[in-house]
Amino acid sequence: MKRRNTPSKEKVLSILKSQNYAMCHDTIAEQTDDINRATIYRILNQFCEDGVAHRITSESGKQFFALCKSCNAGEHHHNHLHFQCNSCEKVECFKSEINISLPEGYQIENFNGLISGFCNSCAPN
Amino acid sequence: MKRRNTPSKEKVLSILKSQNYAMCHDTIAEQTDDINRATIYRILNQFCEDGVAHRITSESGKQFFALCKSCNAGEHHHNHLHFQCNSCEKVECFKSEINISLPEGYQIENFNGLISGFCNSCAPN
DNA sequence: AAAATTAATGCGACAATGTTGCAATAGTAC
DNA sequence: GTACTATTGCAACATTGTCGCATTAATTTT
Repeated sequence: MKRRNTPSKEKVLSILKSQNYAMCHDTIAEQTDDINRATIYRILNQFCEDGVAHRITSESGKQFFALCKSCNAGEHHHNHLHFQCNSCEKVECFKSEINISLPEGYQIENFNGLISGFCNSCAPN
Repeated sequence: MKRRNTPSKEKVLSILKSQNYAMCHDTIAEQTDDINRATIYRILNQFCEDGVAHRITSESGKQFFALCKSCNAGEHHHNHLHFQCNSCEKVECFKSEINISLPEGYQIENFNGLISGFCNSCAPN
């Protein structure tokens, strides 16, 4: 199935590009001119399939999406940590990658690492 | 608010104890004799508050619960990784703790690290 | 042991998030 | 321009978890 370029996809992509944070559906929707909910989700899922973005599941179970910055086509580096602030709820990517070693016989497909707490803007004192 | 001991709590606790895996609501419910859904969730949330169990959010956003084995009262060690098998969907705790270093001004409250892939029983070949 | 207090439960309704089927629309290749 | 089919919008649905409220029952007090 060959991808087609559409205004909706371009819009969602530009929104993802415009921020340095991982974004959830609502945040993206707010910045669009009424793109249907299902469509936004479908676009985001496509971006993940195509290696354009990656998905982070927050502690509450909500999905966030961020562009793959250090990924080349076919080669993905998703073993970095993410941080979600319990106050402003922003999700950001941390650069440092972590080393994952698995027991014998295990195969890794993906890693979702999320630290939650308070970001430097929201931390008390 | 002082906790009371009830048959439901004992049952849920014994179920958690009986398995070496983190469990989700459904799996627990299957093993009980009709404890209400809301009740099970409330019990599990209490266990987390009280430091008896910890919560793992799976990639799909579903919550899993496991007993805190290496936690003393008041002192919790939750910066270990979890693994969920994409085939059998079991969630297990890995022992090794990971080292988390945060940027200046950030405060950590919790860590949810989940590797997904195939466990040694389900890995192809 | 009975009464009083209030935590825990069951029920139903609800909220939030994400997905799917289907008909209509619109990219893309020719 | 036509044909092909990916994409969209809509509505309905699925799943997961929470909440209010009346009832039940664990624990404390008398």
